[in-house]
Amino acid sequence: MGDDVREQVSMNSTVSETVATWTAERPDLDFATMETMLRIGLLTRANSATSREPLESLGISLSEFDVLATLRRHGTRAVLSPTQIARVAMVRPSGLSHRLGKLESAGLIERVPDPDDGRGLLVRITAKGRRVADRAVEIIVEGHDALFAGIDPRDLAAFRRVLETVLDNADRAAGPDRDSL
Amino acid sequence: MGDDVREQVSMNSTVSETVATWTAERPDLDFATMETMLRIGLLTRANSATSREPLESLGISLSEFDVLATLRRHGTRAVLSPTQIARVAMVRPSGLSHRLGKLESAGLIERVPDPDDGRGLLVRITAKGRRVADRAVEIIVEGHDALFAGIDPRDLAAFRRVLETVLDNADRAAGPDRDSL
DNA sequence: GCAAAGTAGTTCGATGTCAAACTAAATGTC
DNA sequence: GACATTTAGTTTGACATCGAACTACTTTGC
Repeated sequence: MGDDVREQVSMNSTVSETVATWTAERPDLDFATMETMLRIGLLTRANSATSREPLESLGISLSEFDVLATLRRHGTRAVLSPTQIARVAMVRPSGLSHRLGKLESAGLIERVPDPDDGRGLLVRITAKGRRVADRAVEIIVEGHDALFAGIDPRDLAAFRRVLETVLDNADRAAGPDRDSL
Repeated sequence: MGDDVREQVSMNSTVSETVATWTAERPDLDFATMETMLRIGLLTRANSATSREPLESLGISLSEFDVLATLRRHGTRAVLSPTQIARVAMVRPSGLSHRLGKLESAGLIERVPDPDDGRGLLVRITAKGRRVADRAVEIIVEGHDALFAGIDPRDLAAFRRVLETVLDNADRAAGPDRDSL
């Protein structure tokens, strides 16, 4: 996905304008929540955009970082199966194969056969991959903290409460159903 | 096998586990903000997921709705250029052409030459497109409201304050560099 | 006027994702 | 033990998006 931050300034006011014009045309509906959701979408976009460039200078994309980070987080000697990685990284197995291929040819991971299961593989991060992941996570954390600089702690606590509730609502809506990604 | 396995681990707990493992491996970093950003990403995903299916039963995708909605919001007789639409829908012109093509062959919009500018086009929503957009926006608003059900109004106000500040921060980080208009 | 530069929109090539088909191996049933 | 079913992972095909190249037209500058 392309997350280009160059149009951010206009994007923010675009949300206000979107809600204003909707309200004018459909006064029977309440667009307050839409406005909030649109802004959340912008935030997700902005977040991707702020990390994308520094990560690319490390030679990885954001989605490759997801995979590399999953491995890095599980310790030096950890090996994970592609299936485990796919679940945590919230990507389909078919999408994961591609990412693993790129990370492997970049020398950041290795795929070795699982000695206990002839169909399976074990994915291990290399020393180089570990260095990249360690630098990358610093960049990511830095970017997050920059976004949330200057927030009132009380508001931030409320923000997190709302987020919990909303995600609970989402789980309940999609819960008994399929895995709706 | 009456046990219908729902071993689908909630994505929300995946976030908690991600932060926990990161903290164990990199105690020098603070992952509280990452946790919040990861949850925001989940919310964006969940929001898309809740609207996708009902919209597809109307015959449009979410991104096609963005375009159709932009036209619908601007009134019955409004005509917009692809460039204007692209800016509001936050998509590149190249991506827009494809969406317009699909919407046009579905009979939801029309493209006519701009009488005042030989290079330009004017895009107009059809009566059918208008009906689809009106139904679609109800679905969207419904989905948003379901997600935000049961939120404390005071927390919600704080949530929106945080969102404003964070988007301001993102704009500032993106700098004066923008190509809008 | 007219050439140069800019703008509107599409097409093309590359990338990344998902769903479905496929290969291979493990497990369950008889 | 043999065969059907399930599971692991990859490959393939469809699709959406972007950036860059392209066509057509307009505007600018002289």
